[in-house]
Amino acid sequence: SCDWRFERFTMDDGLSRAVQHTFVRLYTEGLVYRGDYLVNWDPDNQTVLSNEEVDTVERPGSLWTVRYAVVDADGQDTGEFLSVATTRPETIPADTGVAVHPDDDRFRHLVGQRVRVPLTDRLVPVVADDAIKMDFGAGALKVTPGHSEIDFEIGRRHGLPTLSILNPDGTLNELAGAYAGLDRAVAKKQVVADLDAAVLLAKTEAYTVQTPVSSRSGAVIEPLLSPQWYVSMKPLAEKALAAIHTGEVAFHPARWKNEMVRWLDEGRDWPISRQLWWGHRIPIWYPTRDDGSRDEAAFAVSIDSPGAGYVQDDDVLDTWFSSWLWPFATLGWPEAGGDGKPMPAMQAFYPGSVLVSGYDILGIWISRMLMAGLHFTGEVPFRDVAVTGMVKDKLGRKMSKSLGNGIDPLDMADQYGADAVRFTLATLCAQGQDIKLDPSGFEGGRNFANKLWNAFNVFGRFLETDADAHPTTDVGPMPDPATLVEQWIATRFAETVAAVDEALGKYRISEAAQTVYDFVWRDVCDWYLEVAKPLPGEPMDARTLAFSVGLYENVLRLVHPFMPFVSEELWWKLRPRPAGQALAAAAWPTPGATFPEEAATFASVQEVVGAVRQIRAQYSVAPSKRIEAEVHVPDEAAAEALDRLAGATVTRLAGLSTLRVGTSMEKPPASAAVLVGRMAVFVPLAGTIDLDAERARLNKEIDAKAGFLRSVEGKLANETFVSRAPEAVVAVERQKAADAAAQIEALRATLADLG
RNA sequence: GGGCCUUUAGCUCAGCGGUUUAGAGCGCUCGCCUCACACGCGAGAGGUCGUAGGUUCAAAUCCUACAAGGCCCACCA
Repeated sequence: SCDWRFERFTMDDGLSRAVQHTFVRLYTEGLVYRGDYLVNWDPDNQTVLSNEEVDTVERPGSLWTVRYAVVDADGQDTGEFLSVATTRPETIPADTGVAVHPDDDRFRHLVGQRVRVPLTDRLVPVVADDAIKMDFGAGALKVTPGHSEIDFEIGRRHGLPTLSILNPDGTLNELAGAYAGLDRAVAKKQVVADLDAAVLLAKTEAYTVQTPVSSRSGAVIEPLLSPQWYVSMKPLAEKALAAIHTGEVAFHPARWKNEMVRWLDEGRDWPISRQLWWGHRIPIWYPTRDDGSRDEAAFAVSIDSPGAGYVQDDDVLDTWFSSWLWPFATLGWPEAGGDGKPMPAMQAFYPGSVLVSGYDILGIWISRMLMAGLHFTGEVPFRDVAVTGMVKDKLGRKMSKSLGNGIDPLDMADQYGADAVRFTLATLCAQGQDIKLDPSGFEGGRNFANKLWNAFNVFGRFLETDADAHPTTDVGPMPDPATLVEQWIATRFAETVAAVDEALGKYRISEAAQTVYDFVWRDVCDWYLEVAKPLPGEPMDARTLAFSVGLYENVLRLVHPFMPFVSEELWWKLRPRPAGQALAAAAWPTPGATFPEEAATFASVQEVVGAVRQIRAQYSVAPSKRIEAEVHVPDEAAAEALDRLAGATVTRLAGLSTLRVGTSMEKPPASAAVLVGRMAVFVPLAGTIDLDAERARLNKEIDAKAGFLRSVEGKLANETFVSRAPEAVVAVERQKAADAAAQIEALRATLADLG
C-alpha cells in the first residue's frame, strides 16, 4: 500500500532545504567545485547539459581536407603542406595545433615544426599523439581544444592553448576575425568558400557526421569552454562500488549489476549547474560592487543570504541533484528528531527494501541515489533493485510524441478497467524484458476480472443480503476441508501460495500473476466451483457455502496485489465486516494444510471426466444427453475410493446417467475407450458408435503410445544411462515403460473387441 | 570499436542452470446460448526450440562459433 503521508514534490520546502544543504555540505567537503571545462552547450536553450541529456544522431555532412602550410623556423612557407581532415572548418580559427601519430612515417619529419593556420597568420606546432588514427582522413588532426573534447585532452597533453571562438548563442566571437558575428552554420559555409578561394581546400567528401544533439531542444550541441559547478564523483562512486561488490545492494535480474558497475567505474565528474529558469537555485552568493556588478570571485556558499549586498547566483541545479536525495530527503533528512537522532520516519523506513525501476534511468538516477545514500547517511538507500523492461509499442518501438504511438494507461483503464491494465502489465513484465504492448492484450485482463466477478456469483447468490447487496449475516469461519474436492482445492491453494511467494521473492512478477491466474481459472472455477455448485434450482448447503466464502476470501487475498479494485469490492460482499477491515489491510495468505493422497485421487477424477468428455466430443454426443460409463481400475481400494468419494462428482461433471467402477469388469461391447494412467474408461455407444472412426482413433492413440514407449525403451536400452543415471530416474523410466506397454496392450484388446 | 539482450506453435511470449515424446494467451478447427460467466464452456489441430559443433547417461536448457534482429556506451577528426 502507499503511505500518502509521505507524498512529496522535489520543490517542497523540506526537499529544497535538503538540496541546498547537500550542495553546501559537498562544497565544504571539497566535493563540489567550479571549473572551466568543455561542457555540452545547448545554444538554443543556452544551458549546459549532462552527457545523459545528449543524444548522438547521424546526419549527412561533409568531410573537408584542408591544407596547412608548413613553415620554417623564420615563419616562412617551405612550400610543403600538411593535410588535415575536418567536419568542422568553422572552428579553424580556434586551432592551436596539428597532431599526427608518433608512428606515422609520413609526418615524422614534421613533428616539432610549425604550420600556418589557414585564413589566419597564426603559427601552431605539429605534435605527435597516440590518439590520432593514421588511417582516417588525411592522417592528421587539427587540434581545437576549445571546441572538441578529444582535442581538449590532446591540447592538455601537449600544453597547447585553448581558444574559444563561439558565443553562447552559437555565433562566432571576435577571435574568429572576419567571421565574427556570423552564426556557426553560416560561418562554416563562408570558411569553406574562403579556403577554396585560397586553394587550401584539397578535397570535399560526403560524410555521415555523428552529431550530438540536445535531448531537450534538439539543437546541435557545442562543446564549449564554460565555468560550471561540478561534483567530484570518484569518492562517491567508490563507496557505491564497494556496496555492490559486498552484495549490500543486489540487482534483479543480476546482469544489471555489471551495467551499474560500468556506470560507476566511469567516475566522470558531474556538471550540476544549469542555466534554466526553473529549479533549485544554487546556494552561491556574490557581493555586489558599487556599480551594481557582481564580484564573481568573492562568492560565498550558504543556504541563506550571507547578508545585505549579496545576490544569489541565477543558475539552478540539475534536476537529478534533487532526485538523488529522494530515498531519504522525503523522510525528513537532514533534519534531526528532538533528541538529535534522525527523524522518526528515517528510522522507520530507511533504508528501503526495494527500488523498482526501468533500466533507462539506471545510470542517471539509480546510481546517484546509491552514491548519495552511502555518502550522506552511511547506508545503502535500498537493498534490492528490481529492474523492469520498458513498455514499447506493438512493433517494439519506443513510445514517442513524434511517432504518435503512445498508449495512455488512463485511456486503457477507461476502456478495459484499471485492474485489467494492471494485471495484464503484470503478466507481461517478464524478468526485465521489454514489453511489446498491443492494447488488445488488455482484453485478457478484463476477462479475468470478469471471471472473478462471475465466479463469486456461483455461491454469492446464496448469501443473505440487504437491498444494497451487502451481506447481512456471516456464514461463519471456513470449515476444515472434508470432501475430496475441498481437500484437493486446499492442497492446490497451499501449493499456489508457496509458488506465488517464491516468485514474488525473486521479483518474478509475471510468474506470480500467471500462477494466480491459473489457480483461479483452472482450479477454482473449472473444478472446485463446478463440483461445489448445487444443481439448478437447489440451494447450497451451509457448510459448502461457508467453505466457499472462506476459500474465496483466500483467493482474493492472493489476487489483491494484481487486481486491487475488483478484489476489494468482492471482499465486502463475502461477509459483513466492521468498517476499516479492508482487503488492502488484510494479511497475506499462508499455505495451510495439504492432503496429498486426496489431491491425487481428485486428479484421477479429473482424468476420468476428461476421458468421457473426449469421447463425447469425438462422437458428437449432445451435451444434454446422459450416457453410461464404466471405469476399470487396477485394485479394489482405488475402485472403492473413486466410487464412494467421487462417483457423484464424475457422474455430474461428465454428464453421466450411470457410472460403474470396478476392477475387472467385462468390457462393454461396442464401446469407446480412453486410457488414463492405469485406468480405463469405457463409454458404451451401441447404435451411435462409428466403428471405423473408433478404430482410427484407437490406432492413432496406439501409435502415440508406441512412440512414447520407443523413446523410453531407447533410454533403458542404453547401458550407460542405466548404470550412470540416478537410480530414482531409472526407476521412473522403467515405470513409464511398463505403464505404456500395459496401455498399448489394453488399447489393442479394445481394438480387437471392435471386431 | 566495447558491452548486453533476443531468436521456442500463425502472432505475443513462459519454460528460473538437465529427466512425464515442449507450455500459456490470442488466433485457428469442431461441438455447445448446459440457469456464474459466449469477456464463456467442452474437445482439438499446430513446434526437427535460429544454424553448426561440443560437454553429458540425458540439452530448448550448459559451453563454443556463426547468423539475424535490437539496446546501451564510447566514438572516427
